[in-house]
Amino acid sequence: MTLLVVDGNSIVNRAFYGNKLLTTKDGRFTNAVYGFLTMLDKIKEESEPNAVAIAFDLKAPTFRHKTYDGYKANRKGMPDELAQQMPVLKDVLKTLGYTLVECEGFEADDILGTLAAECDKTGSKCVIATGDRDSLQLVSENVTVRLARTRMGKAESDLYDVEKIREEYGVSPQQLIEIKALQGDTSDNIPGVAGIGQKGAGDLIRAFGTIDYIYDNIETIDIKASMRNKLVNGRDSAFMSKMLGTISRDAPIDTELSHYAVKEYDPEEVVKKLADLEFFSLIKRWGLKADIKAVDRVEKKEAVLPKLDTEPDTEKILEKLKADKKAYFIADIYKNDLNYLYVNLGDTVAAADSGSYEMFAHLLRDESIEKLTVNSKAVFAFAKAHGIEVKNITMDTQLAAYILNPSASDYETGRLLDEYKITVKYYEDSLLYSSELASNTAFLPALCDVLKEKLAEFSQLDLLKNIEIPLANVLANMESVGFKVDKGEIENYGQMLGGKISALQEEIYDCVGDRFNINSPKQLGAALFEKLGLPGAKKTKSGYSTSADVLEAIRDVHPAIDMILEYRTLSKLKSTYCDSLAKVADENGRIHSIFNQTETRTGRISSLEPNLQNIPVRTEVGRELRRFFIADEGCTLIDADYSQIELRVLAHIADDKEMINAFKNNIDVHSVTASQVFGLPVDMVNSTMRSRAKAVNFGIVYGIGAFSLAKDIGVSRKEADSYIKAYLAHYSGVDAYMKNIVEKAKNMGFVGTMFGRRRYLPELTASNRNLRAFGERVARNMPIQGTAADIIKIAMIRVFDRLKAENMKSRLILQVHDELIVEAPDEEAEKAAQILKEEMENAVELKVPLTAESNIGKTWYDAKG
DNA sequence: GTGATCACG
DNA sequence: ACGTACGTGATCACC
Repeated sequence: MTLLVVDGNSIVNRAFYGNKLLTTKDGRFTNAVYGFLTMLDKIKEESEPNAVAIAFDLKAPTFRHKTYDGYKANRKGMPDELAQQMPVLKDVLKTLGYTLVECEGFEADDILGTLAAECDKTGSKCVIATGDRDSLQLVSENVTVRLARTRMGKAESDLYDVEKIREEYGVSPQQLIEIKALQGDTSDNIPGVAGIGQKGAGDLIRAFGTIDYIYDNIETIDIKASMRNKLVNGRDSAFMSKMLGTISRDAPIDTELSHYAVKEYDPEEVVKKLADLEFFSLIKRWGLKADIKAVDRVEKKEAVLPKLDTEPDTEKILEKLKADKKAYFIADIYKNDLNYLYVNLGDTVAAADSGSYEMFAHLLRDESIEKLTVNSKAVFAFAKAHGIEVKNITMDTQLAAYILNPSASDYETGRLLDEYKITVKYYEDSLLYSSELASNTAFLPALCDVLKEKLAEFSQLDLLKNIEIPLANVLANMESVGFKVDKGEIENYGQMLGGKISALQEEIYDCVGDRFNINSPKQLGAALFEKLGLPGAKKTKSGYSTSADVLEAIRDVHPAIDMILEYRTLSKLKSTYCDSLAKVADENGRIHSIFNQTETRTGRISSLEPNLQNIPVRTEVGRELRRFFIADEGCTLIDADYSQIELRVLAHIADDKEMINAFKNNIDVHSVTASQVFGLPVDMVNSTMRSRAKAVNFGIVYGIGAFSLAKDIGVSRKEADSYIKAYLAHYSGVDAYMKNIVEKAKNMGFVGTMFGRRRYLPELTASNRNLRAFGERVARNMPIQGTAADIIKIAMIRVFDRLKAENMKSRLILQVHDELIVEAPDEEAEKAAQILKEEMENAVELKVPLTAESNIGKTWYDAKG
């Protein structure tokens, strides 16, 4: 028998503060309920109980034997956003068949204690799920505690048994009470002994076992006089604290464990409740089928689902679309072949098979027909492969939904239908909808309407029509053209690295005196910090940190360190770059990365399979790889990058006169910053000062803290702090911007770019300080990074259009955030370089000039300048 | 599947 | 007293 006892109040608090504030569309808060259910799921999975008891405090706790005046007097009341979720949570839990335990005059803690004691008595296993370390004192042979955490919205828990507590605290579970008696606990208003903190209390109990022993032998035990003094003065308080800190085990509740078996629930009832709370992901995860009625019940508008026509007349379809001047469609395209085309014709959805290619081509070309679909990049790619020029795509649901909220987990049509509450009234023969694409097509007009409405409401339609959709076309072309590589040379380089790596590996083994997997942080950590006993050990969650900065700090201590660092560098290069790049090149030696347009929360694009946006450049051995990224025969590469685009954007947005002035006069901005920060004329600035100032400039863009800046440039925290102060004193516009933007974000709930791209920041209302601080840094950074991303997107579209307008064969092949690469026939190279520079510099007009530098070469290495 | 590490802007 | 800069993706080890 295993009983799971859940500390309801503690878990619901973790759930509430650990998850961003979710609301239903009509404004009810649900994050605590959602978090509680997912956490409960997780813990049940880990502990496989036969019975579950969920304990809650009753509303107005009376303090029974705990009569100390201040006890819990300063516990914060529950915020209203959480309080209103409590009855909902309890209701859902009951519906799911759980037994709730509440007891007048006793807190949840005491219920845990009582049930744990019962398990001890009967030899049953007991798992306590809580977020509160207080309960660790209940751990025994039979009783374990799962301490719940939430990391980035995900439920996690750590298992505490007797050994784990011994390991972490060096005492038995019961002795945790003794420690608390001395240390106190401000959150519970347990006073402890004045002047004794965590360390002192731990040391005393580890040495002497109990406070009884300590006070019985207070004159003879070996402690400092000052400590003895504190103990003597705090004697009454210590014993009082021990009593307060002891969880009682005699609450008058049902202790027949079998009564807590989870009852079977009514799936229909559960679906109804979950749908009402809009927990569609849970319905799915628990394998419950959302019946139409349940969804209808929360729905405000209903669309009518058209019937499916599987043998449509393609000519009639085209006629109808021309008459409507509008086409809602979803194309099922695989490897440039059209499998199926689903078109919404109002009263029917036509499912046209691969034979409908001509009709599709005609539709795409027809400028008079407005096209609305779910993934325009795929449509553009298909069109390009078949030499079709697509005109007039006005809606892409993925891009639209990304613009509305770039933080969503995905932009699948199914999820969007949930999010935007599109449901339909089913016809009798709706069972014909065997294909998800067909039914998505049926919903498409309703979905497009809602998205367009929302975009209009937030003035984001331009972003969709003038930036994201045209960009999808550019990206489709870049993906299809690809980047040529010299596969043979990459493989050679990889083999050369392989040789060096093997040699280094042997040297490291000799040097350390042990053979182990150097790639395993666990084994490496053990070898360095245990076997060799090297200093500077830092811990991560799962052992020693062996990261580069930890190793660099001790490179002089042991000769193996430098070899390990080099080994790391080389094996990274070989495995991540040489081996994988050689694999993904096509028969023409070209690499086709995928550009994800809906991934980042700032508006940047990302590159995957392979990622061509992180090809090495900072070290020479890595940069060499770029020699194998080459132009096709008779062609040249042109690489153009913006000079300090983020700082220029900052100067513009913050309207900082000093910074604008520096850029207008084309002064080296890092040197200017150095001269201000160090209070010297610009020509007295040396290279160290400049590089430190450069780090400050970066830091400012990222939302800066003195600690991190200090770590980054290797000066004291105090010194770093003075740099920042001097910086903000001089760049007063930036100072004002940084303050204002956070204020504005808190008021509006989001930040945005110059072009209306938004990022919502629920983190700003978090009670967790770190999370809030993170939100504030993001508020400072996103408008800068995001505006820069918007600008280069505009530049890409302009470059693409211009190359086409000038009938050139040159092709844009890659973007790396502030850098564009074009492959041009040799004879076009100079003109293409000119176009790149021009279009990039004129993409937008800011209060400062935008400058782009371009270089030409046969390889990326050479073109990078 | 997740965490640690490291590649890029 | 605590934790510590923004945005990504790929690989490896390990559960």
